[in-house]
Amino acid sequence: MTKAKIKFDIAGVERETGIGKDALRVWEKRYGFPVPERDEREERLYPQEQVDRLRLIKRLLDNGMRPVKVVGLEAAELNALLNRLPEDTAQHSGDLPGFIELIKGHQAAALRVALSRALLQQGMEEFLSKTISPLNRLVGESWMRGEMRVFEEHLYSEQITHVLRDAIAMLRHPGYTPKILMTTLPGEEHTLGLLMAEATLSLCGAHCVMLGVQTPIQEIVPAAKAHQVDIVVLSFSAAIPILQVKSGLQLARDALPKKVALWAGGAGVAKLRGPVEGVQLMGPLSDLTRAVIAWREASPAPGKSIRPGKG
Amino acid sequence: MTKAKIKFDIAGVERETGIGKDALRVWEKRYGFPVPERDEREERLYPQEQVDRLRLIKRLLDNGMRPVKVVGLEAAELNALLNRLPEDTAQHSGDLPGFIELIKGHQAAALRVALSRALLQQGMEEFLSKTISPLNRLVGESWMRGEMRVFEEHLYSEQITHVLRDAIAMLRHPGYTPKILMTTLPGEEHTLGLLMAEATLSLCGAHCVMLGVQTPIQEIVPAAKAHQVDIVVLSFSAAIPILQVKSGLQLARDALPKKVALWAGGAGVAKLRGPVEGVQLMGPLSDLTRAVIAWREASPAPGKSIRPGKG
DNA sequence: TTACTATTTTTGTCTAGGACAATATTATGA
DNA sequence: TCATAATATTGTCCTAGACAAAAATAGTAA
Repeated sequence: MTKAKIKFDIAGVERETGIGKDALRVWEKRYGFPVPERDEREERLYPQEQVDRLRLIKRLLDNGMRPVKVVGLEAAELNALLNRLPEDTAQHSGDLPGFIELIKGHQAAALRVALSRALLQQGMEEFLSKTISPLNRLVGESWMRGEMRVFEEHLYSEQITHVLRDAIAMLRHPGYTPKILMTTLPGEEHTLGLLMAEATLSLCGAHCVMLGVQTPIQEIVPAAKAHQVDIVVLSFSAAIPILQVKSGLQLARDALPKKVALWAGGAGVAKLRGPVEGVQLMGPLSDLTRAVIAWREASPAPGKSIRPGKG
Repeated sequence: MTKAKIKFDIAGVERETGIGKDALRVWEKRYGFPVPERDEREERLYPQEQVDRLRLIKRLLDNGMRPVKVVGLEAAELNALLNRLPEDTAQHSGDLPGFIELIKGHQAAALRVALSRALLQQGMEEFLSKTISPLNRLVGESWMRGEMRVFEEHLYSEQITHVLRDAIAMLRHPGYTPKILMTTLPGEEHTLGLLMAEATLSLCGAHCVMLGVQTPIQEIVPAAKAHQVDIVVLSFSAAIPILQVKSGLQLARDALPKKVALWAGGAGVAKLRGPVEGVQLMGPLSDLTRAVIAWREASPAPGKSIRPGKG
């Protein structure tokens, strides 16, 4: 019925796709795409179809493809690439297709119940590594192949968030060590990775202080001080430019006192080449567990510091 | 100890403050602030102190002040303005200072318990209108006066989120009417307003499908279709430019079929002057309750539509 | 072949200065 | 006092060029 053709201005496209204005303009010149229409003021006006294609391109780029290979391509050529994506080789529990079906059937409540059941059946650690992680990948890949829509992904994220939050709430207990501040830097708005990290850390008895996403760097310092945390954990998704990850970590490291450890994890960190000085980079979630154990061993005692001659 | 002077590039400042690059450059020329240092490549390098001041200015602007009156001002002059902010005249339950104290004492767990208790004492409706809403305002004002830090606000948001989510989970039941899709548009990342709306709507027996924040406009349409919702609710915070609210609503309205109602709420909507065609604008949360009642009255029957001659 | 280094290409973001419509403010008249 | 017209403010858009960081490629040695 109402099928007005939606057009986006360049700021709208930036918001919808996550691709910066500068990049959009320079792509237009370099690759000949996207070439938007212009309004009477000669300003760019992107039709729906170009925005859709851009969203697709963004995902491919986040997955390691290079612009020169994908930005110029037609939709047909893109599809050829999409099926040549890295196969899912990780081990996982057998019921993933069942979850996918629930997602695509838009059964929010049923999905949540199924996830909770899986959690209780497998236990948190296995649930995260053999259900959630592979499921995340599967959902992402489905999206790429055009088999799943963004809103379905959103609904799925919501349900996982619920299940994890509930579980974490049961694990939470003040006084555990180490005490860990959890957040993301401005620009990183993905909660899921952070939440999975919190679940893992809470499970091995750490005391997590969750600040949510996008805490300004300058706020992390007083937060760490106020909560007297031993460690600050930052999460980075694949959608964030590597350069931003690097500079963000360096800034945070410089701002924080030396005695507070800085750990970084998530898909965005995996893309980093070299190490970052003073920052512990985490790969899979199991790295966190190991790091906590290592921290406990290195840590002198249950107390805060070594008081010579005491007792 | 580690007190390296942190410097931000212009993109970093945009992320940290929410002020666009273009605005930063043009302010520099027009108001003489912020005038950042330059690196060897002549690129802007903003010192910590300027970023702090910018964050302050951003809040003032979100509260209705105009750039010409605040951007040029010194920190001392700013403080004079800050205390002249609109007084909190709304009625509220008496225990707000208690909550504030918990927030500033960084007692996350205790705060959550106190909030839960208030919820059960007052009931959801009163809890939202007489505790949460005024508390939000109070927290915002405290921040303005420099009495509260961003990370404290973050921690507070996390706790409210928990309490509300838990409560909503208890209210959720499939099959209720109307069925409502809840989300925000890209660019709006504040969850709290959306969550408060969901709580209100769930309370009056609506069936809410929560998609989380930042759903692309083009995804809202298939989502509404897949979930067969009667209404789409969008939430806008005060931090979003009015122009963005307007164009976003118009785009969404054009994209959605006519039979799906579009409701918009939040502080960002309150700043709108005129109406937006085909969109129902909500002021306080109580508007939502009234709107649901009105919808039920206008709605022909528990069924989906009028089928003439059926039965 | 593999492994390391040097060169070239790719790519996003920065710079400057100008333009303009949408909004807010002030002036003017009924 | 209220509505309308004139003026000022303000964010975002435009073009076009420059450059460093990252990736790809070529070159060289083991």
